Amino acid sequence: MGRPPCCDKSGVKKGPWTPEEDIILVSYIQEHGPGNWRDVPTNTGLLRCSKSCRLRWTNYLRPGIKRGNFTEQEEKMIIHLQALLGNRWAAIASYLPQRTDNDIKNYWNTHLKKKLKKLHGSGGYCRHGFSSSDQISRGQWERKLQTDINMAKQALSDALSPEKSSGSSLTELKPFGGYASSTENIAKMLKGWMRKTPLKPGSTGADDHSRKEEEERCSKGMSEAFEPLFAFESFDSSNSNDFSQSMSTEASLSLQDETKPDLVPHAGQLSLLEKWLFDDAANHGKDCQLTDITLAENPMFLF
DNA sequence: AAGGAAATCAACCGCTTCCGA
DNA sequence: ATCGGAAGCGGTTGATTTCCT
Repeated sequence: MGRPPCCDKSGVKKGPWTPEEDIILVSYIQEHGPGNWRDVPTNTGLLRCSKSCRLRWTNYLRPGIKRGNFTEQEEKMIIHLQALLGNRWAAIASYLPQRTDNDIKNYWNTHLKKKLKKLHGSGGYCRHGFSSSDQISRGQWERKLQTDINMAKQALSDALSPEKSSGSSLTELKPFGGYASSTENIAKMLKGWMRKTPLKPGSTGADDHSRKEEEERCSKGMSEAFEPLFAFESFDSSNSNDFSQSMSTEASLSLQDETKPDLVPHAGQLSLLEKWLFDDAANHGKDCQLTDITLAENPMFLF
């Protein structure tokens, strides 16, 4: 006996969202905030299942999302994080707050996979960035990963304690992930819709120009806010620690999207991960293929 | 210009995880 | 401790667009 569907299939609309549906969804979220997805279809009258609403919001309508044209730095970051975390797209996306997990996943599957293949020839890359010979140690690696994540979570909650966070730059950086500050963006978006001419079917409906402007604004803001984050030039083996450092706690905290759960490693956790990876490499010497992967299989280190 | 192939990406599906009762 | 429902996630699909012949 299978699990019942998340929603009643009959009377539920599927396929591309119309601009009108987008407006309804955005208006509702503007008023109530994201969450309680199961109530969204009932309260809005949208003939969509809750999942579809959530997906539409997180992958497309959520403010601060940058679309198309991944920068070289983003590309490198994705490759690096994919090597570290595997296909944990949500985790990877948490380090690239302007990008959705879906976007990153698509970009990986359509662009980066091919790029890596080209660079490596037929062999080399395999799922999760582990060569087949690493499979034995992977369980061990994951256990350690979990421990590190827990440690970093503890560190994060410490860092988030009121006395420590008050007056920090966190509040200044929050807008990119925070919902509350997103209302302005939504308002602008809606404004765009008001004066829009009908778009091609399946488009989100936001006025292209105003959205572009908005994206550029967001992008500019993001690049300014996260300049330290993207300050690294390359991820060769000698400066991967710089990467960890560049993901300062503050920056990493700001990267946390409020709409995303705190399930994934943060920068601090990444630091721990990387530290462990390199420590482990040092401890095991030739036995640790992780370093080999990082240095030889991960083409980013060849950039 | 037309038709087919390839690429892209939004959206769906189904499994897993989380959380409250 | 367990159960059930909701949310989250990754894999996959399919419609659309772009490129090539």
